[in-house]
Amino acid sequence: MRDAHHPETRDLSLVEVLSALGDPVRLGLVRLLADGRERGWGQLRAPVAKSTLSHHLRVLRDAGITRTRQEGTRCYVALRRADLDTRFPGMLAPLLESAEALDAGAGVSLGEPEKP
Amino acid sequence: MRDAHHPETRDLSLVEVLSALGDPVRLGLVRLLADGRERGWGQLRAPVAKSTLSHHLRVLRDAGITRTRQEGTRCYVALRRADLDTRFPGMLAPLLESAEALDAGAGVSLGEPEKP
DNA sequence: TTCGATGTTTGACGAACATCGAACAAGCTA
DNA sequence: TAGCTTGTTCGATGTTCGTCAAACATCGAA
Repeated sequence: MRDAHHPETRDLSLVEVLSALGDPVRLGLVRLLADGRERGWGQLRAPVAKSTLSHHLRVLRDAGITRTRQEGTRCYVALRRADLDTRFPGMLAPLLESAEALDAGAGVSLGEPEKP
Repeated sequence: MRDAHHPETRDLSLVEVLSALGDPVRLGLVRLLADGRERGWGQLRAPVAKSTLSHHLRVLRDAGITRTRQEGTRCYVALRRADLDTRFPGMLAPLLESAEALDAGAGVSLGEPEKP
């Protein structure tokens, strides 16, 4: 995360976004963020190794789907909902609703809020 | 196409659909079909070899995005819009609108309607 | 029946991807 | 300072993907 590259809203690519969402782990992560709240990485429970989770979060960030913020050694991630709605009007909400309704991206869940 | 397998509406997977759409050629093909009209394969112009186009159309069919019909030696393909709307309510329309607005999947276009 | 048109399948290839463990870097904290 | 926590990066590995050419299958027409 030293060079956390976040693409501009106007540069978001539809193909790239869809491709990034076309993975069960990543779609599950996005589902967790659908409520708009920022989450610490420590809360994210996924059935993959730490390095793999890091990779998926990077793919989401590179596609412009999430925004990552570092605070000390902790990292926090949030959905770029406004930017996505600007670039792809009306697309995100029904997509997230379907993901929720169909329980897509199972295996990803929310753990304990991390202690200081 | 001898065993043209079309998944049931209730079996459509969101991850699989998004993954299938996360390719420029396939998204371009879906764009061409967005008007709901059935198209003959001979009309589909894509910057890939014939076999590659066949492969992409198969991926779309397997994901349940399109329906393929054979008539003699000709094949026709159409978007399963009603089925997709049933399974993923409200998702398709804004997605196709964004694809159109951003000219996603460029390189795919419509050629001459084939002669008998 | 032979020919041509239309798709499909197969085999092959490199590129990209998902995954892991291990090593590394950065920043708190004791 | 030393140590702990947190996340990144680095190989390495096996898989999937996109692509093509070539061979094959199928159907209609001459």
